[in-house]
Parts: sequence; C-alpha cells; structure tokens
Amino acid sequence: MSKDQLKTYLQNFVALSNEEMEQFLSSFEEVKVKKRQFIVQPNFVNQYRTFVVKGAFRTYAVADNGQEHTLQFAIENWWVSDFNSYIYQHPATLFVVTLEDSTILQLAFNKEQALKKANHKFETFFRIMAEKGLAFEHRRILFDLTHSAEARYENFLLNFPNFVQRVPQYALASYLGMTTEFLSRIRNKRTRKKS
Amino acid sequence: MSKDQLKTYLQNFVALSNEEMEQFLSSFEEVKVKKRQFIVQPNFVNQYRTFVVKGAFRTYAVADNGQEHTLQFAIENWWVSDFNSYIYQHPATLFVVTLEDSTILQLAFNKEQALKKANHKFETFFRIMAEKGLAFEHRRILFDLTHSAEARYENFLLNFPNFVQRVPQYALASYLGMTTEFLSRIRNKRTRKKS
DNA sequence: AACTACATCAACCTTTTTTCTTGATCTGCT
DNA sequence: AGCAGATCAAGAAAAAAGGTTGATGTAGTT
Repeated sequence: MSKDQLKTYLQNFVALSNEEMEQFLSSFEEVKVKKRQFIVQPNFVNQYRTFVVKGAFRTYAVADNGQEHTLQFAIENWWVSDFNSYIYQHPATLFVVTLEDSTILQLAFNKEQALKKANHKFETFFRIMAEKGLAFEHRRILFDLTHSAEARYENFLLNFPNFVQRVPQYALASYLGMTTEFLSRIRNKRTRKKS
Repeated sequence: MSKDQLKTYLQNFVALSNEEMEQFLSSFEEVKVKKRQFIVQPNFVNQYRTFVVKGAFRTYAVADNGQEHTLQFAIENWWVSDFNSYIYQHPATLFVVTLEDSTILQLAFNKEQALKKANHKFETFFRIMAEKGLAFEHRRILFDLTHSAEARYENFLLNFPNFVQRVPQYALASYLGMTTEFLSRIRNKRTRKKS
C-alpha cells in the first residue's frame, strides 16, 4: 500500500506508536494525477499538503511579462504545495503541475489542524519539516546569489542527480535562473569536455 | 470590445436600458485561456458562469474505470460550467477544458446573486437560460435513448455542423456515447458512400 | 444458427505540440 | 575589449495527441 511509503518516511522524523501512526496516515487520501495536470492553480486555495508517492511535480509562478519561474521540483518522498496559500488558506499565486503520471497522498488543511491538536508528536513533525525546509531555502538563496549560472547547474547536478533526467530542461533553466538556451549551451560544453 | 458580443447575445433574451446593460456587462471579467487549459477541475468549486466569446470548450467526467464522458461542448455564444458545482457552490466533479485558445467572459457567483437582487430583469434572463437549457437536455436524453450510434452522429452533424470540425473525434465519440473506433468507422462508411 | 450493433484490444500511422539546439546579435559590467 | 548571459529566429528532434484499421468478442435479434 502506498501509505507504507509515507510511514517509512515519517519514521525518520518521529517515533510513533502503531495507533499514532495509524491515526496520522488515515488523515491522508491517496490520489492519482496524470501528467500535465495542475493540482494547484492561482486564485484557488491550495487545500492540501501533498506527499509524492510516485511521480514528479513542478511549482512555478508566471510573472507579468509571461515568464515562468520555477520554485520547486518534487519527486518521490518530497512534499509540494503553494506553501503560502496552504498555511494561510489564501488564494494561490503559484501553479503546481505534474511532470509525469503521479500518485500522491493529500492531507487536507483542517485534518492537519486536528492532528496537531490531537497529539503533540504530530506538531513536532510539522515543525521539523518546516525548519528543514526553511534551512534548505536559506542555503539555496545564498548559493544562487553567489554563483554563476554554470556553477548553479553543477551544484544542482551534484545535489539532485536523480532529478535531472526527470525534469524538462526549460523547467530546470527557470529554476536555476537562466534561459533555456543558455542552459543548453552549458550542457553542451560540459558533455563535449567529458568525451 | 468583446463584451459587445455578450451584449448582442443578451438582446435576444431581455430588453435592457443602457444603464442596465452596462451594469450587467460590468459584472463580467474577460479572461484569455490557452488550449488544453482547465477552467474547472474536480474538487475545486466552479466559481464562475462563463460565456464563450471565442474558442471551444469541452465538459467531461471521468468514471472510476478511467473512461471519459463528455457532457457538453461550447463554442462562441455558448455558456460553460460544471453547473451543479456552480449553482450549489460545491466542489466540482467535472472537468472543463479548452479545445482551442479561447476568450471568455466570467461572472462570479456572488456578482450573479447581486445582479439578480438588483433587478428583476436580470433574474428573468437567468430563468430563461435555465429553462432553455433544461429543455435542450430533455430533448437530448430522449433522442439518445431512442437512436442508434449512427443516427446520433447524423443528428449531431445536422444540429451542430459547426462543432464537428472543431471538436476532436474522441471527444465527440464520448459525447455521443460510443467508442472512438466505432465513430471512426461510421465516418469512414459515410464518406465512402458519398463519393 | 446467423445477423446486427457495438465494444475491446493492439498495432500503426499522421499530425500537432513540445522540447531542445544552434547561430547571430545584443547588453551591461568590469 | 572581454565576459556572462539575454534575446530572437529557425530548425531539428522527440514526444504526445489524435485517428485508422483489423481481429476478435458479446449480447440481443431474427
């Protein structure tokens, strides 16, 4: 069952009894989503916190001039959402779209509230998640600010080698803050070097 | 301006003064939507009643076994929505997707309520819409129940000749209640006959 | 038992769309 | 002037969407 995966994941962060685990997991709903479908769209409230069981997602914003800016990718064992929309329950400004046929586990906002109220350990889990996420973003921002396009690409390759084959290049470029064309040239240069 | 089109349309149904017309039209927002984009998705409330200025839409449901059932097509001067979701403001069960790049005029639920409260004529308009829609669906159901696949196709051709070139065949098949393959054969047979 | 109306499955083809690449030209900095 | 990177345009390559066909199956009629 696909909730086993979330269970295994959780065990890395909190120690839960069988009943606690059961309670936690039963708050999630499994959903299958086909490639290129949106699970979050601007103007609609992001109703769920979602855990990726299988598949790949991209979170991005569209600027006024039409340019897309990718904020996050997510594959197996990652979480996705328009986080601002979710925690404040305000209309989303981001798109969250599948890059492949995917299976997810979704936790509704009010169920999350209930969990946190019910048991302190659940609260702990969400706190840890948030702190790790925040720390991650800090590292990312700092790195991006201080490195060239090529270095950012190299770094991505190093840290997320398993993402590279699964995300389209235009999306990766927009994540790394450069144009598709420029990324194409960087890759081309690298592979020529290697051979 | 694209609201002129809605204006012309309205004039077929109700006689409004300039101010009334202005009030009515100003409750709509113009939106552009690219091909293959969803304006309504299951689990999200259908927030707008939408009038098609330009383009084409398909409304469909996905059954548990994954089969798609097309409920409605809409092109210029038609309305689309998940009607159940809209009027009850409950989560949608249907998808509404563009078949072409489109321009629409959207009326938010609460604005519609305000209009109806403000002026009896607006109420009349919505009543007429609903009644015509209901009558149309009655005819459709009766016809479908009593005719063969080929007859249903012929009938569609006769009643909506301008839809045929614009909707994909798999969508039309699922609207007419047959498989893509079977529709393909029907068409093939017909065109052979003609030549 | 044969016939009709239609479904299912699989393979395949065609067309359209998406994604990626490349060359040329430009810009703002150092 | 030289570098990092953008923009624009044209193509090529890859993937997806849409459509066709043959084979085979089935339920209900005649």
